[in-house]
Amino acid sequence: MKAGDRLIEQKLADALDVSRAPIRLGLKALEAAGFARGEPNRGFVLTRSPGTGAARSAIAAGNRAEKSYAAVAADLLARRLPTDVTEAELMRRYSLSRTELQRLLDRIAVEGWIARLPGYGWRFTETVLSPEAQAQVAAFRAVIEPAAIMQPGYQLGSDVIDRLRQRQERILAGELEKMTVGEVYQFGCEFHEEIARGAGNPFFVESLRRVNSIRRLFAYRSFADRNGMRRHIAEHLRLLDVLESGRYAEAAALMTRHLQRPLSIGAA
Amino acid sequence: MKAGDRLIEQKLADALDVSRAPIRLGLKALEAAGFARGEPNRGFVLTRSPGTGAARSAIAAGNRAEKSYAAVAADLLARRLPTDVTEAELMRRYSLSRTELQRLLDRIAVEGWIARLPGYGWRFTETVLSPEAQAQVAAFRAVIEPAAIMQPGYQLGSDVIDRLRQRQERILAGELEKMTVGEVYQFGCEFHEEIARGAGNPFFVESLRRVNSIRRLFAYRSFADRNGMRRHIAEHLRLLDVLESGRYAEAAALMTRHLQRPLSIGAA
DNA sequence: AATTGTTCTTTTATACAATAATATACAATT
DNA sequence: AATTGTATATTATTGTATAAAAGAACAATT
Repeated sequence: MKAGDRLIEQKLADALDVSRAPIRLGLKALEAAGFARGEPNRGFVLTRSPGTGAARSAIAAGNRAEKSYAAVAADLLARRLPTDVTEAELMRRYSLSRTELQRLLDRIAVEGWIARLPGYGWRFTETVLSPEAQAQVAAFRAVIEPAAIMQPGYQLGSDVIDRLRQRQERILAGELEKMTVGEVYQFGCEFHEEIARGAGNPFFVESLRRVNSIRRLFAYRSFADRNGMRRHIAEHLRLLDVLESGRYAEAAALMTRHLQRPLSIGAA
Repeated sequence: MKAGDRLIEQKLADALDVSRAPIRLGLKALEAAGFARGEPNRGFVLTRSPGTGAARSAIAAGNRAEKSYAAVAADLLARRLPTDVTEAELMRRYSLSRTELQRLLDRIAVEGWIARLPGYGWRFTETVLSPEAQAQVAAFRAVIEPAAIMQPGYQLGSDVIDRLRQRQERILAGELEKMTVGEVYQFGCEFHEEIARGAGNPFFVESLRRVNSIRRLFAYRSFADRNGMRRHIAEHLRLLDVLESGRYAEAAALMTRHLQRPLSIGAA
């Protein structure tokens, strides 16, 4: 979206899977923060283009849930948390209400690195803590991603290819310098998940998402290797070319090689 | 375990990841139900061999959580539930307390067939409802399972092989007739998960478990093909032989073929 | 030394009222 | 016709008191 676009309540509500009520509050908040302007009976209009640093940091701030998630991840990886924890402990430690904590635990449970014990408490999976975790994720991806491309009926719409290509090129053109490690990581995941989606089999995409959310844990304490990044993106673009021409076997081989030369994200 | 075995509280507690308190209650319940006998200061002793029909059905009964899980699964597959549901609706419909419902939803969310909406309510994944779901699970397994066997360093302990072989042979020898569809399904899943575990990479096992819990949904409305079952188990035994001799490439090929000839479980 | 019995503490569940957040329906405006 | 404004209903969260379940420590028994 860009400055000047109208912000239509129902459209936003549908896109975000909520009703108009919270959208309305959001629009008012945007106006208060200076990102939109509203007139009576005529709705709101975006005043600043999003994606600017200011907009991003305004959004990133004040996100309690994301903060406590990051805190738990950091504490776990730094071995400041025992493998078994009770909800009461966590509520005290991170100053969360029961509901907030439940949502946090639910999220982590879905991502697969914590599970409920039969009695009181939860246990973090060894998976994440083991030093081999990163290599195991890599091995898993090396199986899943090329296999997805080799599925009979694999197809990636030209609109998807165009969108992916544009984004990669934009990043290469200069946005890279402005991006945070988290954003770089995020775009990388989305790229690969989108490729996997072409198999038309949600189980490939979901298993990939799952390991990606584990990888993100490590990314929380990582740096970005901006040079390797350029080579990485160049490989993405090449992959898109080959996929576009329908040479799937070649694309799968390319993907295999691509995954063997990992970025230094998550290297701590 | 068999009749006459002592039931040692701490051992049971450790095995089940709870403290002695609930174990103690369980033992008293077993005694009340006639499965164990206890003497003061000397603990409890098993009186009947488990695995008998009576023991099994006694356990299966009265499991509220399992029942509501099955009810939701059935209602969903029969299209008696809308894709979007609120917690309040579900609490009323299945007569569950908030906590009971939360546990149920958490479980389903981890299995991957429901997800929280950003506002009020939850949405069932299309994944499960689509008619292609079963074929997609099969395609996914056909990738994951042979790939697991082909992982460098794949190894299946001889103790594991022996245990798996014994169980398969016992089933073939006669237990098959006594087993419920659910049990047949369960043993099948455990066999395959155990094979995948040999790769030493938990992501293979977990992704397999995930799709297996989706398959189980369909199993709730399925019949068992006892004849196909014999062929199926024979293939399992053959696979174990090849794995034992370390011919992993051959084993992977065997697994691929095995997965191409599915049992009629889940055929509705 | 291992195990059971007992007591005490902590944690979680339940119930219920109050409040906040979200959804829904429909009138008003463009 | 599409969109916004507004009122109302429904849903979920919070807070608090109480009960139940589970965990932990230690004495008693085998």
